[in-house]
Amino acid sequence: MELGLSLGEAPKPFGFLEKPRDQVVNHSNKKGAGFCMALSIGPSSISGGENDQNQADHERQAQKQQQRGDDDDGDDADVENDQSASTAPPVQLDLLPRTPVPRTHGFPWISSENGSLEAGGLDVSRVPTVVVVPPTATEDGDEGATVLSSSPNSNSGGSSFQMDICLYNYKNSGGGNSYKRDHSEGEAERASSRASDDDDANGSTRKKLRLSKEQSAFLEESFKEHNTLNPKQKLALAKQLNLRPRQVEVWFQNRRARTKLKQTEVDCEYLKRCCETLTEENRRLHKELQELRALKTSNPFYMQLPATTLTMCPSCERVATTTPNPVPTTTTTTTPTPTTSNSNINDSKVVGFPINKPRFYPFSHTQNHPHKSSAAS
DNA sequence: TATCGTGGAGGTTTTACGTCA
DNA sequence: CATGACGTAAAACCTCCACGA
Repeated sequence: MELGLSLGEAPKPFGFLEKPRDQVVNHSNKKGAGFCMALSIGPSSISGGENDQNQADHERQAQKQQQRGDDDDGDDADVENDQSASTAPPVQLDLLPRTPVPRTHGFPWISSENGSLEAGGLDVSRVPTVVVVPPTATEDGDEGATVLSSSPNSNSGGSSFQMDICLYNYKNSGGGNSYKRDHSEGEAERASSRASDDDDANGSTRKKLRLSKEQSAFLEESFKEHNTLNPKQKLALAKQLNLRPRQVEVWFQNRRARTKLKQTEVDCEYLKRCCETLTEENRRLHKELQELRALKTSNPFYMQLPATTLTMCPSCERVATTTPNPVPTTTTTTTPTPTTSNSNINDSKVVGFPINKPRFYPFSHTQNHPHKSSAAS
């Protein structure tokens, strides 16, 4: 498992908005087996068009209308109407492979140089599986999902790349239109919306939409490109996935929260190891101090040594304890081989131990230095 | 400068789903 | 095998705040 952390990096702007939707292109720069998580924390350089605000306003207006239960306009409403149109018994048309291959899907906004149509690792023109799940497959109607997926060959007629259209019916809803987002501007509206859900004649309750694997993978790839969306990108994604823009927005919010949570966990682990290492270092220094004190009392001719200092080689950033003008001793001690006296604490970069670097090197800096030549310069 | 719209962050609630006894 | 309790992940929601017009 590899965890890649990118802090403060300005991601590339979305390119998919400028690309034709039928460009399912190679995603060859993201190959690699295993799980690789890319965390990008920092300001996003979102390229927003001039129409962003208009579309944002349009979207927000549509959302407000939707919140009022008025789905007669806007892209959202179109999507909603499309979903609500599935009043037929659940039918699943699955054109995707049985084994999930999320990372091998091609994505329209990720363009290769020649703009070819082959997806990385998975040629979308060769997705042969067609599975039709009869309505009886959904036993209790709970997971009455209608998964529609376009045949790759259907792209010929100017049809765009399409992800699976996953329309979830809800329990006892009798269709896909029972889902009503119950967030409204006012508490009264919220309450009334909830009441309208609860008091539904079918006794339906709001059910949470579970995104399909394909939709999640699609969003995940989008998130890797950009962890924030402008309204235009949001709308495009929503259309691609046949989701409401609000759903895309919420997904990105939650995804950012999860990313941050993971980062917090990583930071916590880092600090934990840091603490452990420093504790061990402290223990070792205490022990060393006790030994030196014992040596001093046992040997009256023992020359008093200055305090052991930590120095770091400027060239290789290795840290070593330095005891100037040492006196050879026969006692067994963890004190490293004495080094030369020319170490100047002011010239060394001390403190700030990288947690993954060995922090103590009992080597003689002049004799066994691995970077002797470069260190001399 | 005040106001408003917008979007993100942080936290919470709700729901779906897997596991296990 | 069926079932309920339980935990977890994720979708959805709410509130607050910063920022720009």
